[in-house]
Amino acid sequence: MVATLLTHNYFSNFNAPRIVSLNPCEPPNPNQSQYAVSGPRFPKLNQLQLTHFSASKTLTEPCNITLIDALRSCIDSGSIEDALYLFEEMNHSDTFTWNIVIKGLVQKGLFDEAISYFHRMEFEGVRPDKFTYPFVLKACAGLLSFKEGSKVHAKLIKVGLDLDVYICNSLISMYMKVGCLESGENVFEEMSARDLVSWNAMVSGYQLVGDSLSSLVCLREMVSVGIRPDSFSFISGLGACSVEGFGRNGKEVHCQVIRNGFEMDPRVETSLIDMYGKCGNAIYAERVFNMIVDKNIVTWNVMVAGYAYNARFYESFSCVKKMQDVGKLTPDVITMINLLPACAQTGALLMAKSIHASAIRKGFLPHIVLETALVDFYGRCGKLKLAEHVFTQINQKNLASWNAMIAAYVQNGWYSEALELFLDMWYNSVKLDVITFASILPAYAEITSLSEGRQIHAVVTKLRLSSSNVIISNSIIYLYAKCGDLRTAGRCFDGMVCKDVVSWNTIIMAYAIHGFGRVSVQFFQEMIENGIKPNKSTFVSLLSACSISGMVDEGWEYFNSMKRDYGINPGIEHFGCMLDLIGRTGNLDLAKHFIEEMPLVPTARIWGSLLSASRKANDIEFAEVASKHALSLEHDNTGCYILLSNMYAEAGRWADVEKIKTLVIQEGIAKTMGCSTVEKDYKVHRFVDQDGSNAQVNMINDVMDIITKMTVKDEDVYARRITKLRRTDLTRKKPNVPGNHSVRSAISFGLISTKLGSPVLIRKNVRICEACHIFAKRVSKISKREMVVGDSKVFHHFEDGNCSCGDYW
DNA sequence: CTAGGGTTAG
Repeated sequence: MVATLLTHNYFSNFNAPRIVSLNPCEPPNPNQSQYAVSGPRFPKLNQLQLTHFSASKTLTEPCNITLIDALRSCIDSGSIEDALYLFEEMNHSDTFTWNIVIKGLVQKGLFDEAISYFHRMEFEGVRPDKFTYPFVLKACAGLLSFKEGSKVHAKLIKVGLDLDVYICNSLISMYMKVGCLESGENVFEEMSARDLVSWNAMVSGYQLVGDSLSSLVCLREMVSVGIRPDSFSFISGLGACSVEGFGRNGKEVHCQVIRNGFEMDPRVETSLIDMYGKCGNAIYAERVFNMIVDKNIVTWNVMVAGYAYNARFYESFSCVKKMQDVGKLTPDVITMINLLPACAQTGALLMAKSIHASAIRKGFLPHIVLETALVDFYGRCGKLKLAEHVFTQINQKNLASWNAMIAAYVQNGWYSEALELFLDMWYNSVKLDVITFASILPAYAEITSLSEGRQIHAVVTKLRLSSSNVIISNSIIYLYAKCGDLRTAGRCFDGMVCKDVVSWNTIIMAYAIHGFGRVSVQFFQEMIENGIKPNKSTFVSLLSACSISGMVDEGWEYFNSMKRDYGINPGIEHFGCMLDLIGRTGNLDLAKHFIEEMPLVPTARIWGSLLSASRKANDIEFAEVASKHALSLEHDNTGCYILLSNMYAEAGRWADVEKIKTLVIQEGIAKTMGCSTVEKDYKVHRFVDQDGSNAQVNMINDVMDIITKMTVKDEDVYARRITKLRRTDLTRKKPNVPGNHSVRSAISFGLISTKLGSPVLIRKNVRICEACHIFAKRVSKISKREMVVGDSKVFHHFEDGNCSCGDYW
């Protein structure tokens, strides 16, 4: 009778559109379309279910049992909506029914909903039992919610279920997954009896949080207390070894695997391949891989990743081919994700595009990880528009996808786009992590705004990122150096507890670009004394320091020591530094000889270096040779044209100046407008040559007049220079009138707008000219203030009439 | 009748 009633009820709704709210505490919400049942979705009975129903009529079984079977069938077949619908229709006063539903929700990854049902269960007076809690804890772990998890823990203590082994194991696992090691350890410590699963939960927990060492110690300890590890233990243990530097441990675990007879377990085998791949041991990975008879898609994917990780990109590609031909398997999303880094490294744009296309055809998209991998790939290949395209199409962007897009912008020099995106995240309260900051900080260094640099430093400090992360600290040092604040850069360096080779390279370069080569050299020596091994970049910094500060002999000595003492072959960057160094001496023949003797193909930068040297030595013939080479490699090299043109102008060769002008127009190159900037009250004040747009222009002009009168003394170089240029001005109009140079307006503005005694910081987008340099020196003397002018290459520290560059730049 | 630990991805 009851059975008939229930069946009747149930079929009466057969065709009615029905909406089931997944959140039992709230009324059904018709807009919640994702899981709503919008039509006669239920019943969708399979044969098994039908048998149950017909059986219930004939056999006089209690009906709820049958319904529960139906409920379980729904969950097993993955249709949670149907299960929830059925659940609402049936009598759910017993714990068991609730357990089934909560289990189903957790299996589907609907953790919030699982917890809601748990609350509702309690609200309706149904007592959760020892079976309920493991599901609920799994949901808490899935949400990564320590808060929710510890609330459940508290309740467990209250109802006295906190001693059950299953529940304790669930608790350990939950705490480890939400990242609270201590709580997990406490539960483990206080257990009266630990079983295999308890130990496994610890081994996997430590592995999950990245504490490989503890994970392995745990694995060893469980053996020593007489618990035989199983495949679960080994999979976690191998996971712990899947990091660089743990290869030896990995091999030990491999031995243990064999001794315990798990080497034929497919998942253990997969973990072994993965471990060897990530430890940089592609040969062992391959060996394990080849022994496996029945390879599944995961096995193949892991091998594809292993090849890519070990820079064996083409084997990575052929592995995918074999997987299709030999393995008779179709690449899946993960295959694609694994393949994309190999495409980026080999510049295989076409292959990546066909992966992208295939993903679309197969309906793999949207897929957040694949999309992020695509953004990363397009970014690495300089296809910013494509990266943006993929990025904007991601509807549920997460931290990794934002980070990938920011990195793509920064790698390609699209700094303002990167900053805009970063601030977008910031203002939209998207959670940021270390990677976000590591990606964005170089952009802050490039926009060279000291006030903004300070702000981002404050943020980083507040989030305690700079104290814990070397990459971040190094970026901060570089940022301050690039923003002109060498003192703070030095302070940040001194404050670092764990300096790595990059930290030292950065501080050496920082002092180098500020013209304090002596200090750079001291840092280098200190670095060696501290037992830090220099690398290629160290020598770029060091040789730059020698060249910028004119330390010719030291430069040669360090250059020669690279190979001899440190086993580093000089690369093209090092030859470039040396060429700058030779250029300083004015020995152009030696410079040219040096290029010819170089074991590497000269780049545009190399010829550009010779060109600058020719300019300094005032040798037009050399300059012509150098620019010819430079322009053949980089026909849009603006600086090259300008330098040459200036040299012709100074020599009065106006026909040649015109020729270059025509060339420049032909190439469609815009001349960079010389402009200087000074920051004041978080605002950037720009000064362009012959500019009258600044609000305080009159005051600036007054200051400039006063200073000029004070600085210009008869027979000094400055005056001579002016007369020389005036003379050429008479012949042909030349925009390079020093009196209107933006640096001078900027200096005047800087003097009146900044705190007395503090350094005046000015930035210039092109190199400072000689007249301005002399002007700045004089001002520093009469005003008794330090002035820092950062031009496009170095920083000039003017103090008491002298410049840190030693008048050579 | 239900429970705990596990392989590939940015």
